[in-house]
Amino acid sequence: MTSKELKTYGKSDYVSELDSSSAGKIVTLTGFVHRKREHGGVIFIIFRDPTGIVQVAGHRKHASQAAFEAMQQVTLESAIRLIGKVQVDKRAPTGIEIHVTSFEIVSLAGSEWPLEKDAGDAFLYDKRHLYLRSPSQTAIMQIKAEISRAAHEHLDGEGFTEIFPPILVSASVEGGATLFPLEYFGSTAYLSQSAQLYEEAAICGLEKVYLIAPSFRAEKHRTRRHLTEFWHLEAELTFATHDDIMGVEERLVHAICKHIKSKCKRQLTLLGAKIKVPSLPFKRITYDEAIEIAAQQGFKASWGEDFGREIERAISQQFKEPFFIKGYPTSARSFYHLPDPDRPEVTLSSDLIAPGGFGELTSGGQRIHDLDQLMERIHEQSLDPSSYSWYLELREFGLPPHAGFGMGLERCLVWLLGLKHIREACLFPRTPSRIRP
RNA sequence: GCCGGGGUGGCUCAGCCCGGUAGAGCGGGAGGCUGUUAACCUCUAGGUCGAGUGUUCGAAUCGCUCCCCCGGCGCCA
Repeated sequence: MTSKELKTYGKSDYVSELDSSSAGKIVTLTGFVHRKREHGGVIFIIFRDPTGIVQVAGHRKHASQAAFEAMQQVTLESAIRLIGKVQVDKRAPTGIEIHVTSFEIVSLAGSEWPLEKDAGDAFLYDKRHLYLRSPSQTAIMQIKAEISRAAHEHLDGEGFTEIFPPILVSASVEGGATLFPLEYFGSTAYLSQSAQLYEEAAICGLEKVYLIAPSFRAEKHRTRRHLTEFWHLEAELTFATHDDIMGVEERLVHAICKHIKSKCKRQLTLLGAKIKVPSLPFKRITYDEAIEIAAQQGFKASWGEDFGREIERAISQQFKEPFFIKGYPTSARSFYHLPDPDRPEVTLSSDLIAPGGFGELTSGGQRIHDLDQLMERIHEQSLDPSSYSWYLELREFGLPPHAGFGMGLERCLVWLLGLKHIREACLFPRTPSRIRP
């Protein structure tokens, strides 16, 4: 039978559903040739679908001639459909084996599948469109989807409303240097680097909002933590303080960890990742205390500046669970952060730091809701008020105290799974040196 | 932008210091094999050594210029 004759693929089974209790069952599988080992009279094919791999055995004397010949002919990564009987066999890699009765090549792959065992990272990402098929990359994408699902379920449960912000914007959140410009009917528009300003507009109607949307940063970073395009989980709520938003953040991170740990066991095992669900509430230390911790590790941080990477890592290494550093100096934060009324040189803001040297996971805080105070900060930072006209107008019409945060979805994945590089967390990563495939 | 590492068959690399005209493993092709575990055995094809330029009888190898890639930092999620 060829695929042209098929009325339906009649798919009924997935690899992950097969175990020793399936012995004797006739299954129909669709997927790909992951490995092939040919021995003359017997051929082993490692079959792969989205849920795992299983060995398929074809014997010249037992399988039909058509099935055996198709197995001889098939190449690595060809798409196949097969019917066979499940058998328990200790010699098979997963302890289970399918003895073929029907083997159909749905789409024959060329003989030179380029991804070999010793392929380097650069090559794998040049071939990302093919590399994505591999079990590890499939598992990462499945977990990424579950992080999104966990976030939706958790935030919906806390009464947040999902919003869908613009990606094409006219001004930046904090400056201009890190925006990607584009031609927009004779004027210049930019790709959004954060939806925060739009969230602040949305909360007066919706009270609690969140989004998962792409953000763009035109910064030539050469590190394993940076992308030029990433998926940004941002939330904002009104009638709320800095303490309220830290509560939202820690409950969310806790919920994500719990969800992934229970829903993604197979993927975590495959990736060799273990998730420790952190206990609530997370520790909160002040910026000043963080400086002291750095000093104990032999690092001198000068007050008023954000921590450098080395110092942040040293501080993070002193913790076993995520923790907040709060009270960052006003001089080190963006113009919209609310200065502490009792101590204006620091802001009511915080970063959530992942432990063990990982570093920043989220950044958030309470925003300035008073117009005069915001204008003052805009002038202090030499920004142009006309760029923020609608954002300022929000403050003229009853904007309550409010707070929010942002988290990079890919960074969350890197932390949870212990990935070596943030590009592993992306379907098609975008970095300064990579825009294709 | 700054600091460091690197560009040699399809892939991963050796050769470069001490110049003599390119090699391995994997992958590909052909053949063999009834229990493999990214199988094994035999045969085989495949490279203007990142680009330009200089020195030299001779450059993958030495000098200069440039390009690209990788890691780190500044900054950030």
